[in-house]
Amino acid sequence: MKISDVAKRTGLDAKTIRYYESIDLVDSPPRRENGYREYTEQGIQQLGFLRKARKFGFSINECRALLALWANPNRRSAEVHGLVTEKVRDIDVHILELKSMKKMLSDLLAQCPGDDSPSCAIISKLAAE
Amino acid sequence: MKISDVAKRTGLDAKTIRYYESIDLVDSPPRRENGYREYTEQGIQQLGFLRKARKFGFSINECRALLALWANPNRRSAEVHGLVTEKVRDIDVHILELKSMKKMLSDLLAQCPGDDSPSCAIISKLAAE
DNA sequence: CTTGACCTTATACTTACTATAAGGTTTACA
DNA sequence: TGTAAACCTTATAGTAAGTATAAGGTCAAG
Repeated sequence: MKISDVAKRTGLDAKTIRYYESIDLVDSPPRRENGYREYTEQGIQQLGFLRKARKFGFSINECRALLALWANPNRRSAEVHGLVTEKVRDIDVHILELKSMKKMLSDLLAQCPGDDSPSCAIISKLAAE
Repeated sequence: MKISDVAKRTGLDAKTIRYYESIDLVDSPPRRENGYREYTEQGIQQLGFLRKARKFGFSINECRALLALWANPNRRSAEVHGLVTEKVRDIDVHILELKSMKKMLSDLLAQCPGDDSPSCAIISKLAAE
């Protein structure tokens, strides 16, 4: 299977697939005589796994760990559990930060007339000592 | 005032201040005879403004626009209002994405034993077709 | 037989810094 | 007076996770 077909099937961009190969996140697939990459089911599965893991918010390095755990039949599910628990905590922190930013901005919005006048609580707040 | 003092006063790192100057986000301050940057109140105010705008989540380019609006006595507060409204929308989208990720991960966590066994709903989900 | 859609590589760009190297200056202290 | 720490300077490279571009080779259709 050629790279563009793999791209279609996995939902990844062909460039992204080459990029993952370049950083050794996935194995290099064999090549045809003309140099084109020829993917096996194995490689396609890996890329599909990556697609999903990335969508779940895991970083490339976390994906590396997850791929290794996936490949290891002696893995302890506790390890996966730990990794994911930490990721959920990260997400929580991130959400709280965003909520705080949103609240501050919304409060300021309510005080800014939003008309043709130059006076604006937002600018004032940013300029405040 | 020297750069490290400005850093202390604004809460920005000295390197960040030099970086902001290198991308023309702020005016280059005058120099002493020895080549050291000598900041005026003007420059310090700008940097303080940037610090706050960045903490509110504005990108460097949005900060550029905000700085211009701040400097413009004929600004229309509607412009600031629009910029901030859009930012709040961005934040909302981001929060929703994170919440969705969190929910999916939490659901999977509940199904993963988290013990010494290799079977794990998380890995299975990622590997699923 | 040529046009367009693929494929290849290498390189640069993106965001917003952060780190490093290699050197010059100033300040504190013995 | 010497020297060592703590500044300051610049230029360059690295980070995350791709995306874009250039320059070229290959393949299928009309």
